[in-house]
Amino acid sequence: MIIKIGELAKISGCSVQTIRHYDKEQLLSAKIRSDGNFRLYDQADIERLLFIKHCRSLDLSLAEIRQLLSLNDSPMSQCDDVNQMIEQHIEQVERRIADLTQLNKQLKALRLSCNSKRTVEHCGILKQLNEAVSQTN
Amino acid sequence: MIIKIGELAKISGCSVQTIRHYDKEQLLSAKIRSDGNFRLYDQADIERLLFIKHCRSLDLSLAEIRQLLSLNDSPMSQCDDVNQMIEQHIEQVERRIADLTQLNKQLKALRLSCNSKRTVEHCGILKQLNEAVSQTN
DNA sequence: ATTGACTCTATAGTTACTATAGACTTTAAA
DNA sequence: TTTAAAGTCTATAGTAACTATAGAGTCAAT
Ligand SMILES: [Zn+2]
Ligand SMILES: [Zn+2]
Ligand SMILES: [Zn+2]
Ligand SMILES: [Zn+2]
Repeated sequence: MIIKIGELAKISGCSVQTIRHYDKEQLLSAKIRSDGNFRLYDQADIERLLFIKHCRSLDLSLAEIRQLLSLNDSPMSQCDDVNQMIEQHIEQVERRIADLTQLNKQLKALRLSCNSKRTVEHCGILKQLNEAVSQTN
Repeated sequence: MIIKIGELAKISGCSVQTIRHYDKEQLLSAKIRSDGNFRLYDQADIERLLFIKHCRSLDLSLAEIRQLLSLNDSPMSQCDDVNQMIEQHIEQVERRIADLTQLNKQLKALRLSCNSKRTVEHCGILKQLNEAVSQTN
């Protein structure tokens, strides 16, 4: 079964442009083209794209996915590289969660300092933002 | 007290390029220039930049900050706009935290499926990633 | 043969910077 | 006063992972 890019897009849920982008980025290259230069894909390509999509849903970067794909393609390499990447990625995600949680606290405190019916002249939010400035300064 | 961009950078902790960038983006324009066209700043500019920096630390976008600054400059406008912006921002942050928390769970499960001393041929991580694909398909 | 849907490449835009290059200005020492 | 170092200027390109065009060519059905 051989399909063109539009159908691959439908099957995979990726956009046509995204698939072309992965081609340019060497993640999923169409090995064959039609006479008129249309990209042609087979079952293996579908699976590879779904693999990529799943990895993206885990927020892995294209560079990381490229590495996973190449490890996947050479079965005798060791697990360590895969492991290390996933671990670093986990750390990064956890750091980001911690940052955002902190941020969320500050934003909520800020939100509480305003009760909507004033002019901004007396707005607690802007007052707080301005005060933070004069403290730093 | 009038200073040039390099000193403003030192005082504020922003880079020189960042300050130039804020100039281009109309967040902090140097109202006067030296004879040789160097940007010149005063105390009010320092405070404005610190305000911007504080807002950025809350992850507000430059567009949002531009809006805050303009509200700040017209004291008779109402608080509602400020409030709504902050609330939307909070929602967005909370959504992102929820996403990342979910992600973190998946990544940890993935990590547990490998014990490092195998070749990737038998790697649980890659196996799982590949299985996820054939399920979707 | 013609039409409409599809695909092609190349290019620009998104966000908030960062990093150059090449030219000009300022400041301080010689 | 000349000169050299340090600072600054604009303009441009790069970052990540797409998204959205434009303009041209291809394919499938009538
Ligand atoms: Zn990562
Ligand atoms: Zn208010
Ligand atoms: Zn926001
Ligand atoms: Zn493994």
